[in-house]
Amino acid sequence: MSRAQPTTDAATAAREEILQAAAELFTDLGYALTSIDAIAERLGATKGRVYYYFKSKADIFFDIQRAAMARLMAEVEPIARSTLGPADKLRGMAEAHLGMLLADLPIQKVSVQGLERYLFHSSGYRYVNELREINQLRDTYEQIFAEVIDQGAREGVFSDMPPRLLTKPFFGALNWVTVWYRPRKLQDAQSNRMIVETLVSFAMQGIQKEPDHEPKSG
Amino acid sequence: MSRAQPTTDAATAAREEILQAAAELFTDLGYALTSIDAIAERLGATKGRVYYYFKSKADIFFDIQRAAMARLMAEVEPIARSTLGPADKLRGMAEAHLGMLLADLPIQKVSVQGLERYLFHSSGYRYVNELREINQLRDTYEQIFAEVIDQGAREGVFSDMPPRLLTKPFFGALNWVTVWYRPRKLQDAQSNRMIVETLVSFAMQGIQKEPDHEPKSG
DNA sequence: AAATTAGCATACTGATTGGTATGTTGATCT
DNA sequence: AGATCAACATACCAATCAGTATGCTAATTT
Repeated sequence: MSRAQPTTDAATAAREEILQAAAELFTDLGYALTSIDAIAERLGATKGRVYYYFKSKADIFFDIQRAAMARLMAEVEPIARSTLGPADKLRGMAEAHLGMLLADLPIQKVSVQGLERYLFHSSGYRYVNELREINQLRDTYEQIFAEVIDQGAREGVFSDMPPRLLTKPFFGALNWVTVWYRPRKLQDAQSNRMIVETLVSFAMQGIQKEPDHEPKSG
Repeated sequence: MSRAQPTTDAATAAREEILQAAAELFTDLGYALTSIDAIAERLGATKGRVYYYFKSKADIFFDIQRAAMARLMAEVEPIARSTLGPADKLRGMAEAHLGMLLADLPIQKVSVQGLERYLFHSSGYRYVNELREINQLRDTYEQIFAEVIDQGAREGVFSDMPPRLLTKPFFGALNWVTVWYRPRKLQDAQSNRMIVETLVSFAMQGIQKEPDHEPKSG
């Protein structure tokens, strides 16, 4: 089998450990400034280990994206499939989404911000397929939210602006957490609950139908 | 005067041109992957020109940040000083803020996303002062919004969550535009108005006081 | 117990790039 | 009209780093 993707549990765990370390460095330094040597050093190892499990730096990057999207999807899709009404369903999805961002911050941070352009423009068209794959995943994920928003709009509880446009500030209010949030040593559980509560409430309010300013009559 | 910052109009224009080109490349490639040669090439020049006006790549980066914050502040502060009520004032500030993001996209994009960490962690403590300066500017700017939100909360029209926390999804809904927006060749004026309208309305609704779910009585 | 191989470490290379040192030239001053 | 200098261009260097080639060792297989 030469040296394709290893499939044993041990190999999967080893890959996961590398992805985690790489994600932390990517979020601190950015993709370009993160050297393979630095990733290896964080694991107490050397380049040899990294290149044994991944064939290139870009390969690591794209695997982080796939992992991030897969985890989000696994949490959110079941809620989207449920029989809840649009408002409760969307709230549940938002809580799951934001909860995953905070629980898996380094990897989600790499994924959620638009870092792909680095590779896209810099290395010409070498990674076109991978970029399209990731964009496809993200698009599908966003579409799940857009459909719930659309249904809510048709039922008259959500704003009737184009659903695809409404997903932008909706995700913005939530995803922006990856820009400003810094994990503290203590007091995380409670303050995280408050963050989730505040951001999700904000996003849900934002998407609500605008009340008439002057209700002239019934 | 050796070679400190030039102060003539021509020199200011030359610096501005470099900042613009650098900002466009930074947003496409990221800081690390943008070479000084590439910046110069975009201007039809060579390194010599760039290093005549800026002493280092980091110097360019920080000047972009200063310019971005100065322009936002110039648009928003007059509105904050006006005598409008909290709701109208905040809406005006949001429109001015978002309008400036779209009008000055490359430079604002570099500023608004959290790209500072690249330099901070990578180059040790060499740019601590500049980073503190930029963080200070951003903090002051955010504080202007927080005060309006606080006033609105005291008057009972805005949510009574901590104002500093509320600014996060508020800016998130607006600033996220720098992540997803791609300028088109045509049809910009009208679609931009719709974007501003949708995002600002979303943000304003999000910050509103939650209506009681079951209004028991009058 | 000999052979093989998985799981790394070590050594090396070519390409890129930030920064500097040194030209070059047209304009301005004297 | 010579001197000066602003505004660049050119040439060069030292450091960094992705990727490769090879070496080593403990486990597993035979």
